[in-house]
Amino acid sequence: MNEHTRLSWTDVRNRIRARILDRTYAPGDRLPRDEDIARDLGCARATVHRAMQDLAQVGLVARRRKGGTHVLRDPVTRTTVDIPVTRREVETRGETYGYRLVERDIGSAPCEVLARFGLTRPVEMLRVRALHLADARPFIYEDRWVDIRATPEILDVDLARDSANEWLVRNKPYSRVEVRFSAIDADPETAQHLGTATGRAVLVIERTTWIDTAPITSVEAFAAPGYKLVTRG
Amino acid sequence: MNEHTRLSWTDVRNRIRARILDRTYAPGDRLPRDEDIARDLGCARATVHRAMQDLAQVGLVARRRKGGTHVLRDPVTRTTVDIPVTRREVETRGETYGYRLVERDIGSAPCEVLARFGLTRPVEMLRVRALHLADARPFIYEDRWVDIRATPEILDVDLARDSANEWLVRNKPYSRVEVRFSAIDADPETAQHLGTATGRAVLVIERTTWIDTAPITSVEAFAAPGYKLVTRG
DNA sequence: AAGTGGTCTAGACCACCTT
DNA sequence: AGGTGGTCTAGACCACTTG
Repeated sequence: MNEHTRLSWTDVRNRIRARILDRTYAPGDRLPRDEDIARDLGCARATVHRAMQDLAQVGLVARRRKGGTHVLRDPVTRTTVDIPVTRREVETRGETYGYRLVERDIGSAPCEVLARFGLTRPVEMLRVRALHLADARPFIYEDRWVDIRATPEILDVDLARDSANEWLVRNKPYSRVEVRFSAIDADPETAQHLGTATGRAVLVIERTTWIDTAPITSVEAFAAPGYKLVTRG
Repeated sequence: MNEHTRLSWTDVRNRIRARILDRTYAPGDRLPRDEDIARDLGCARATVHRAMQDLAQVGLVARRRKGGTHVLRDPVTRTTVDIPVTRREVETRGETYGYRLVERDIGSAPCEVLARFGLTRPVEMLRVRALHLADARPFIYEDRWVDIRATPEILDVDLARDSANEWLVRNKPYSRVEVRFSAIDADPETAQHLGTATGRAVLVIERTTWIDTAPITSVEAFAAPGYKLVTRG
């Protein structure tokens, strides 16, 4: 290697990763201190820090103050998922987006929904069920609860025209989100909306969001059979 | 605010995020240059950079050189998923892990598998089907293909004792992974292994990994009914 | 108590991309 | 061609956590 070329943090990351892959640093091992690695490679400590940040993010190493940096014994497969606004997802596929409000009413959220928010006392919420279409075919059916205390404005939105999905995403950025993936056998109602048979496998994407600790909304999105969710490269 | 307290990058991030939430910076808007924000807040540009890095990571803003920083018009729900080694996942639940090899053989990978790897020519691979148990009940059934060219050592592993899942994770860290989630109706074989009925909804987690561009392995993990995958907080 | 990673600053230069 | 974010450096101090 050329002594005179400056190392970028990706160079440093690649070198360290290579040493992990070839077992120079084996699972469970403690890596040298950032400062020592920096001296060895001839770069600034901050550069090593940036590289390590990436390796930690990816789940290859864990870092603790005073404890040092360790190669994880049981690496996890860590990946990032982007869930776009449904309209955008449909349009990206080159299909025509459609939307239909199924039902809108206000009522006390069932305890299963309260549990998602971490609430213990009953709360009145807006419930919206709606169908998203791709080329006039059912694409995603959503069952959503909105906490009116934090988002009273949504009561004035014409949800027959604009989907709550879109309105919320545009008007209520969250600061925390929790997502769950599961598969269920379609109940008769869901099956009907999705234009499929009762009992068919449906992918469920459950999303709950907060601003700080204030609940905003919780949705179950039921995807039509054949739907796949792909992670970002 | 106290002029004398130093701002941390999380402080800066929170302030900028607050301005996005309250529409000071509305969707589509261009934010001031990092340098200007830094001057306004009285901190170093690097601190603003660190804050922006976080906001971009979360999918609230997009940054381009010369283009500046923009509030995204269609924010995406971006989240991180950790998929642990199955044994660990079971143990974390406080249950007893069990493992059973179902079948192991070598053959030409079907084009569906080749497609996942981005391969066009047929390749001989090791195919391993195995069952992971939690408290002696079926937990995850996996159907895996391993590219022997990059991982010939696996041919010497006693897969009746040690799961390929575990061996690979420990011995073949990858540098790239792609994950897909979907739901299928259990075919008779899968249903049998999972101890459920044919046609029941099953969550499928498909993972394909590479070292650089060399294919390592591709698995379909079929989760027993009731399984949920949760994102990291 | 002390070691290690985390952060902040100030300044410089670079690379990318829009105009 | 020039503006903006991205990165690197060197040094200092801080905060967490372990021995």
